[in-house]
Amino acid sequence: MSSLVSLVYGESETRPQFYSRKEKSLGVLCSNFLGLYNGDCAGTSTVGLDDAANRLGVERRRMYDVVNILESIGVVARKAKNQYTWKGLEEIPRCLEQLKKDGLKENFNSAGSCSSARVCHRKSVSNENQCGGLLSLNTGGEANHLASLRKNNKSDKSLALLSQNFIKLFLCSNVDMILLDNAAKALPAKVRRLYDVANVFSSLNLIEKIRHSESGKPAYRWLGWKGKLKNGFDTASEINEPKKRVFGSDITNYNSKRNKTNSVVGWKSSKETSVRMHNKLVDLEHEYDENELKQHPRHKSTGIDFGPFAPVSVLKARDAAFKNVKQVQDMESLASTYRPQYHNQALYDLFAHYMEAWKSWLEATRKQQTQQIC
DNA sequence: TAATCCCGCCACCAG
DNA sequence: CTGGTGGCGGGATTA
Repeated sequence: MSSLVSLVYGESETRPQFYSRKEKSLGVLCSNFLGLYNGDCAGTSTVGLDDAANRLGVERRRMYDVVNILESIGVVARKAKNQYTWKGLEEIPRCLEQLKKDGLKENFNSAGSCSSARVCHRKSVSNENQCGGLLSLNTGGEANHLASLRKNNKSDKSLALLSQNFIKLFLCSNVDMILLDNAAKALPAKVRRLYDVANVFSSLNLIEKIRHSESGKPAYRWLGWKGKLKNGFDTASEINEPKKRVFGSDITNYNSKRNKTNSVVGWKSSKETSVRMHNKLVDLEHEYDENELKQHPRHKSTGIDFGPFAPVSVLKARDAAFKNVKQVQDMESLASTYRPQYHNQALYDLFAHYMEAWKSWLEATRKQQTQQIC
C-alpha cells in the first residue's frame, strides 16, 4: 500500500526522491509561508491563496489550514475570496490579549453550565458572547465577521476556533503545560486537529511540544509570543511578561530548559476565573494521572524559573522600593508590559531611547518634588 | 505498537 | 452548476 504513494507521485518530477512526511508538515508550511510574507507591509500587502500555494508548492487545501490558524491569531485577515491581508506577526500580542480577555469572560459567564471537569463547551464559546470574537477580534473587519457568521454551523468546529480555544486554555488558566489528551477532552476536539494547530503554533514558537515526564504522553508548553519564530527569524525584541507559574507541581517536571518567558499577555486579571479554569485542568490531569503522583521535587528547585516574576519585574520591584511613588511605578510597569514590538531594530532602539529619556525625566521630577516637600 | 498528521474526498454555500 | 471553503477521517509515516 505504501507503494501507492510512489505510484501516485512516481511520475511527478517535482516529487522528491524520498518522500518525507515531515517536510510537508503544517508547521514547515507555516514557516515557509511566514518566510514568504513576513517582510511585507502589514495591513496593505495582499496574500493570494493560489499564489501562495504555488510559491510554496502545496495544494490549495493546505493553505486553508495554515491561513485559518494564522487568522485566528491575527497574522492575516480574510479580505475577499482567495485573498487575505497580511497583518503581520506584530498583531499576535494584541490578539493574545484579546483572546485572554474573551476567554476569561466566556468562562466566567458560562461557569454555571460547565459541570464537568472541562473547559467550556464549544457551544457556549461560540454562541454566547463571541459576538464576532472569532476572526474579527483583531481587525474589526466586517468581511471576517461575516465570514464567521455565514457558516455558523461550521464555525463551531473550525480549525480557527479550535486554535483560539487552545490558546485560551493556556491564557485563561495558570497552567503552563497541557497534556494533549486533556486538551482534546477540554476543548473538545479530535487529537488529529490539535496536532494541526499545535504544529503551526510550534512553528511560531508560541508553544513547545514536550513529554510528560512520568507517562511520556505528549503535552504542550506555553511559551508565549517572544517575537521569534522557530526558524530563527527574529521579528522583534523581547517583551516582558509576568512569570506564569508552572501548573501542577506534581506533573510538570518536563525537561526544564526554561529561561522564562516573555509575552505581552501576562496580566493577571480575573483571578477567580483563572483559578477556576486552572482547577478544571487540574482535575483532568489528576483523572489522567491518578497513580503517578510520586513526586519529583526537582522543578521547584530551579530558583530561576520560579520567581513569581520575570527578572525585569524583579528589578522593577526593587526600583519601586527605592522610589516609593506607587503611581509612577504602575505607569512604568505598564510601559514595559506594553512595550511594543518592532520588526525594525532602529525602531526598537528609538523606543528604548524614549523610555530612557522618560525615565530620567521622571527621576528629575521626583527629586524636584522631594526637595519641595522638604 | 502508539503517536503523528498528511492527504484528498466531499459536503456546504454563495453566486 | 461551478468554484471556493474547509470538516473530516483513512491510513501512511515516524517514533
